[in-house]
This record gives sequence, C-alpha cells and structure tokens, in this order.
Amino acid sequence: MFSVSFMNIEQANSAAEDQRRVAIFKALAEQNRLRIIRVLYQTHREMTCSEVGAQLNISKSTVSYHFKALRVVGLTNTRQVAQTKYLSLQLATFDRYLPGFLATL
Amino acid sequence: MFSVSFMNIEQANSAAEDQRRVAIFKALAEQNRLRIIRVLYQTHREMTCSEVGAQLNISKSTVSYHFKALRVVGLTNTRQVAQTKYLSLQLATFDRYLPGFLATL
DNA sequence: TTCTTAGTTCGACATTAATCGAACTAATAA
DNA sequence: TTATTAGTTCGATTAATGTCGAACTAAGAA
Repeated sequence: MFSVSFMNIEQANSAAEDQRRVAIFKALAEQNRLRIIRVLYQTHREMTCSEVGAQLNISKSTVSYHFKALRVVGLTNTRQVAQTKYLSLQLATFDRYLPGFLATL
Repeated sequence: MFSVSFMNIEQANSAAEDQRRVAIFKALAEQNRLRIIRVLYQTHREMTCSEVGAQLNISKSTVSYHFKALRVVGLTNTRQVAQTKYLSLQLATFDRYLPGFLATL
C-alpha cells in the first residue's frame, strides 16, 4: 500500500536530518550568501567580513548576519586571528548533504 | 588584486544563473516540499495533490501552493490526465544544479 | 442535469527573513 | 591614553513566506 511505503521512508529519515537539510537550503537560498560560498570555493581563499562588505556593497552588520547564518548550519568554519575572523568552507557538510554542488559553481 | 579575481568570478556566473540557484534552494528550503521530493525519488512513483495532502496532513490549497513552487523552478514535471495532475522529478535540473543530492536522501 | 472529485486562486493572517544604523566589545596602533 | 579597526548585537522596518478556508473551474459519474 502506498501509505505503508510512505511511512517507512519518513521513518528512515529522521526529523532531525530533515531539519538540517532545510536549514542548509535556507542558508544557501540567498544571493549574497551564495556569492560568499562561490568566492570561498573558487578563490581557495579565506575571507573576512570587511572584504565581503566592500565587495558586495552591504553594511558590516548585514555581512555579520550572513556569516553567522552560514556558520550555524555548518557550511563554513571560522578561524580567528586577533579581532579578525577568517571564513572558509566546511567541506564535510557539502560532501554529506550536497555532494557535487560546489563543482557546479 | 583581490577585487580583480572577485570581479572575474562574478562575471563568469551570470546573474540569471545565480537567481536560478537561489530559486531552487528556496524551493527546497521547506519541510513539506523536501518530503515531497524525497517520496518522489524513493518510490519512483508519481504523486497527486490529493495523495500528498492526505499523507502530509495539510490542506489541498497548501499542497497546490507547494506543487507550484516546485514546478516553477523546474524541479518537477506535471503530467495531466483529465483533472488529475501527476507530479514527478525533473532529473535534469537536479543533475545540473545539485548533482548527487538525491542520492543523499 | 446534478453531484462529486481534483486542483487553482484569492484574501487574510502569522511568521520569518533581510537590511540598516547605532551602540557595543575587543585588539592593535599612534 | 586615545584612536582605529573588526565584528557582534539590538531595535526597527520592510518584504517575503507558509498556511488556511472559501470560492472558483473543469472533468467525469450518477
């Protein structure tokens, strides 16, 4: 029966996993954050809030907001040197939830 | 200089492509739509609004809203038989923008 | 024709998200 | 010490999103 197979599938994927997927998609569903991800991937460079703010022409509070959005869902890492924070990609998260995605950028 | 490499990358990815990516992520960044995608993928079956509404326990107007959201960004196909519309995955879109994603479900 | 079934569209409402400036902390430089 | 630089947090505002029920269209059944 259809309802049976549907239930099995729902059970096989925990609600927690699903929430994680939705959170990751939400994080990527925004133009500026997507640009940040692409630059991090294509330049093989870390970035700071100041750099991003200057390039994307958005206020530093907004950049900080986007950096946090990417970090809390595990898409990026933060390395701090004094008061400067360097952002880089957390490749393990991409590999697990979006394998092959970065290469499409 | 950093700004130069950044600009080149921005140019290499058209604004249209980026908007498409954002639209696709937005479509997937919702619990019920993600469930619909998973069921379509794992059952290798088409689905109707009625079926989805019954299984996910949401109103038919909401189901219709989600079906449209998936269709307009090209994640799904619709095959109509009389007044019934059958939804299926448009695999080409996944292959191009999210290769490997479906297999993680 | 009348009734049912499958979806769509239209307000309306509540929730979330993006953005900014201002005020803040903390580290470094002058 | 004072000034500068890098980020964060806090309202506030505006825009977008998810949800529903009600009214609608269109196809088939009785």
